[in-house]
Amino acid sequence: MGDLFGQSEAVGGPYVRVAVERSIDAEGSMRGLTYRASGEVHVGQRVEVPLGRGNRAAAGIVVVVGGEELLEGIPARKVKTVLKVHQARLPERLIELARWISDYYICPLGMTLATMMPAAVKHSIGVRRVVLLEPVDEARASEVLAAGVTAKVVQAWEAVKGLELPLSAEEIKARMGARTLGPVNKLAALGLLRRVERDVVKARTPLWDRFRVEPPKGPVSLTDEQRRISEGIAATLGRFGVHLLRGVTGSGKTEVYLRLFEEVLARGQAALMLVPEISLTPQTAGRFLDRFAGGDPGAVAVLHSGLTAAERHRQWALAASSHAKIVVGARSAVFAPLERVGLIVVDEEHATDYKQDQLPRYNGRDVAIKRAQLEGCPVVLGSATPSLESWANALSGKYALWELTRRVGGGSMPRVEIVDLAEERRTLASQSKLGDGPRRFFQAIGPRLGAALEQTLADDGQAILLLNRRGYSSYVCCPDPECGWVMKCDHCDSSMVVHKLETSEGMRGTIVRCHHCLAEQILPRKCPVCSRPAMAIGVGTQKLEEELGRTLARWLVPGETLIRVDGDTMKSAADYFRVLARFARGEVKVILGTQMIAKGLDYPNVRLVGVINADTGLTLPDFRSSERTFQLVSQVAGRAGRGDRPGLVIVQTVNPADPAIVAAAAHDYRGFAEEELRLRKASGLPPATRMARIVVRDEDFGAAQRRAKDLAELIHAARTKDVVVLGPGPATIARIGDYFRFSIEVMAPTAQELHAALAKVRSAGMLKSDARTAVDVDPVAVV
DNA sequence: AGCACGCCGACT
DNA sequence: GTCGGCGTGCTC
Repeated sequence: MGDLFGQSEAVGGPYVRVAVERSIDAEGSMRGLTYRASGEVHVGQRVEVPLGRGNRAAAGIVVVVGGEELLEGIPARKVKTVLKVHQARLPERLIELARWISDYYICPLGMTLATMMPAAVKHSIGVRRVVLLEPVDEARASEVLAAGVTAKVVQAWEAVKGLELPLSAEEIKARMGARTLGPVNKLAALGLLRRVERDVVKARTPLWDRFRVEPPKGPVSLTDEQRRISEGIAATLGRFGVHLLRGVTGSGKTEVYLRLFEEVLARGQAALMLVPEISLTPQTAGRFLDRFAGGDPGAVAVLHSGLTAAERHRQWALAASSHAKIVVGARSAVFAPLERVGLIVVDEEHATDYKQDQLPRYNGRDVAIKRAQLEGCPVVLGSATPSLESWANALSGKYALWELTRRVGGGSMPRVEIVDLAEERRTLASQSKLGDGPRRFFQAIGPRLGAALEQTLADDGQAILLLNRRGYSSYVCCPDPECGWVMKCDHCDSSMVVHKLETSEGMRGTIVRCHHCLAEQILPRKCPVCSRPAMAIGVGTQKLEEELGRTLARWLVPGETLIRVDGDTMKSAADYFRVLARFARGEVKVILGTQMIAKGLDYPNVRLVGVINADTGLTLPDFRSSERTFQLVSQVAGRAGRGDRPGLVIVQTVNPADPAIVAAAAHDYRGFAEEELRLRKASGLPPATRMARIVVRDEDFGAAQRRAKDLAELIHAARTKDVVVLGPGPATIARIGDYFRFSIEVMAPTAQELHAALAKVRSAGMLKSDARTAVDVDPVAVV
């Protein structure tokens, strides 16, 4: 595998700056702490250094290597010596990227660097040390040979000296055609073979391969649109530029990426592809392997959360050693230690999964753009429903815009029917009075969707049902609206959600659970205020599964089934991959699930998509709720009709006139975006402005409020005139886990002005993310 | 983040 | 008189 962790050219210099993996954030993020180097050290290498009065060992990354000039302004007696130099090393370009992230997202440099290197690499998990042998150089060899050796040794040497790279003794024996290890041992004893120690990463078959169900697919011919776009973007290889590729669902964006990657590889460069975690299916990984791995599975590295530590280490090492030419992975794969990156693709660029909700709170898409700028290569952002941020940049000409308007194979966009739930209910009520109405199957599925589902299954088709609510019922309340009691969490300002406890046997026992602090209680029987019997309201995925299971039993033959896909049933990537495999084989006829199922699924036999309740997201107090609803409905609708037969989408809603729902049903991205951008501009919200949100929390209400107020005043004082500081006010969920939360919003016309205000407060030591303060630059959701 | 230094309440 | 609460501030 060669040198796993980068080149080994010597870099001199007796001093280093080390960014320790702690939240030390003083004196700007540009430099770390200064230490005397012991032996050879390179920028990017992981080291251990003594820290604090107790000189306890702390891990860090070398960010500068240099001479005496690094001592400037530091009392000489304070400078200590590096304790230990690890093998693991980050490429220098990633150090540069970390500096940007640290600055932009307000996170200590050491902490940023720590997240760039997987824990498995830091701790060498799954690494085995092996002894290999390699031939010594000619000069050294002739010295030994001149001292007089037998003819057999000369013969063996001739056979061995042509071999390149270190190999095991066994391997050398085999290559030189010897029958025993004798000759190899003899050469080693004479000093003609030199011992080399190497780390070998143990690995088992990667997850995406273990669940692979489809036969490999070769290249397909491109449509005119695909060809024009791939050629257009390919012409820009070698220089930085952002390209927004808007392609309707099923229009073959992936094939465009694959063509571009072929170009990049032909230029001797490497490529990086980011996908939202959940859409990195065996299907996706398989396509890349089929096209680029050939006989060498190591040519494509795949990084996602379902890997074991050893496998993650191996995939990382494949990139670091330049063995892998393509890396496909989720958010953190943007840090893949590739050299000579020629192209970065961010698929489903609008996905909020790209935003990390812990420090550093970076957005993988935006980091990808920054990395492309540092690498001097193009970056392609792909989506059927681009984020309004990216769309605005495309409209203004900052990004190049490319559009795929037609589905490949001439397939049409699925027909989308909006079903007005209120109207349906009225009709049902009047018909049941007459006694001849259609049988009402479900609480959550109306007659129209019920009939379509029955028809689809009778026709041997498959269906996907989206219900963006986990659990059994949404909340518990008093049946008397006059009373108005709703069961709240004791520790949070949010309702308790009803869940059935699940065993392998099925659902049994009912509890209520808080989705924020995970506290559980028994389901109350009575309203504690007026003693009326308590009522559970709203349908979650569990209840829908229960209801559907009963009815579907009549429509499905034995061996066929319904499966629920949500955060409660899918505990690991393996669970999810198993479901996809069963769906692909046709054993699973209906998938019902949360937004997990909205992306990436591409199965030709899906003829019906049902959106159980398109309104779940619309009521959220987030200025992006309309955009999110449009994206979700459009994305899930795109799962239908990918085969030869047309697809049908039924969207149930109580807001049939809502612009997001109407536009999604009409497949009208441009129309939706135009109107939504106008509204955002009018209210001074992103993407018309740039935003940062700061949440301050404390167990004491007054303390939280006071600290938030002080902070808001500091930012207000540091701002330039067009920057607006809103708040503090109670956060959307004003209390979580007994902590009171206040939020401050900072809005600026440009990222520069936003950053300037925050950086000023930060460098005064008054702004840092800690246990009580969360700074979120470019937030994607209210929390 | 740790971890020490430091200044106010209940104990040997 | 001391042990120890966790507030504050530093780490080359």
